[in-house]
Amino acid sequence: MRRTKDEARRTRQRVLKAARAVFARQGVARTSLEQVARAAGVTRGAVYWHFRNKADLFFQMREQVSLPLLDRIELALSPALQRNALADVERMLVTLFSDIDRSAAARAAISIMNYRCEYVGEFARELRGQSERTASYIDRLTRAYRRAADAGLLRPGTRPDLAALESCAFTIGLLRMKLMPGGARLLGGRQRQLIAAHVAGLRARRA
Amino acid sequence: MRRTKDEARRTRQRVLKAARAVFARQGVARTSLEQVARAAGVTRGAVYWHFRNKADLFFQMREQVSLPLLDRIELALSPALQRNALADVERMLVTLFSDIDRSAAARAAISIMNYRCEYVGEFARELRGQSERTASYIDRLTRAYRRAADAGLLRPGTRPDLAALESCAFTIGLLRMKLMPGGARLLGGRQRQLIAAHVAGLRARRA
DNA sequence: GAATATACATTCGTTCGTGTATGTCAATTG
DNA sequence: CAATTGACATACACGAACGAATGTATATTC
Repeated sequence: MRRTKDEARRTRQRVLKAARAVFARQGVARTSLEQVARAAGVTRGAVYWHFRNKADLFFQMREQVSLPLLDRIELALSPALQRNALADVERMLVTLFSDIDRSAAARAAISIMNYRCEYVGEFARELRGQSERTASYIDRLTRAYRRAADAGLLRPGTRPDLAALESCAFTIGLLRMKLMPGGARLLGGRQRQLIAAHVAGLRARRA
Repeated sequence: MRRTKDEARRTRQRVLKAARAVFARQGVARTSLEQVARAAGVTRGAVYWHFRNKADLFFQMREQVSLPLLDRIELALSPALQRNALADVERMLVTLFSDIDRSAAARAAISIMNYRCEYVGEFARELRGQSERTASYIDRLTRAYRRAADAGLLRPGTRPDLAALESCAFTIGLLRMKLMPGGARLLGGRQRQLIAAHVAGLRARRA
């Protein structure tokens, strides 16, 4: 019973969604493609038709949710805005984390990448990708903080490169804390203030 | 050929060390106890004698390296010192990360816990433990920053609870960055300055 | 110095997951 | 409207890996 092109696209999406759910619950390694298939209402044959293997499925699952988020980060830090670099960084962080709060799919994917996945073997290249994206993130932040420094917005003595590294570590660490079991309780609704406090530590104090 | 009590203790250590190495290279899930045994120069029988299963081996492997580090953190943040809370935090972070730089075993274990392990099934309780340790770390930091605030060391308007959350996220994120492939390159020998910059963001500016 | 417990080594049966190969049937295509 | 191909389902072969069971020989214990 051959499906139409659009039906195929939808089954593919169903498999991706099922993979997110099952990976998040059982971990990537402990999940068989049979389980993903069952959760998607298809057989392993269908999964192997759309994806070469588990690693391929994993990559595409991640891209589906991470690409939009990364795009928004890049956009928010693009020099085009040029208004107030520090405020831009703060707004970027606030929207990033509230985007995540609003999207269960994003939370599941980030949780998988933080706690439910071993970056080994064919998954090692994913880690190299993360490394590159981190470097790029640091680069954007560095430029933003340099602009801030040029505009006299940065606290005197603050090195843009170090501030960028700090914000990067802050972002990664906050993500990891947030996705921990009980991580929401640790933050306790102070997410926005926390971000504000982080940026405040970089800001020049008005005389 | 029954071994003496001391020989048994040494084989146990060899298994723990081998587990660290193999877990770090292949990931926990993709490592069979047969591989650990071979790397330790024993058979699976020996491994199963000293440890109930893979999870048990994992927990004890982690404890062996994390307990000393956690002890030093706790000690460095204990109110007993009472000298300069901000300097205490900075010194604690510097020693923590230079301890890690000096210990290949610590790096391997932290790398495993960040990138080579899925916190699922019997490993889920490890994640709950991490959550508790994180909460405790935040608590220590909060107290330290409160003392700093009382001494007028904290930048005015800085809330100790938010500062503690920020330092916690910073620590977790920096650890994760550091253990990434090429993470050392990202930091580029600026580790100490980075920590100093982080604490500087919390410090009151002298008039 | 027998008895027992310790510290392993070896063997075994069973389960599980993967990748591929093959079957099937309907949408397209020319 | 035959031929082909796309989108799966089903079947098969293969190799782990686990846990338990059993074997064994030597330290300890009494």
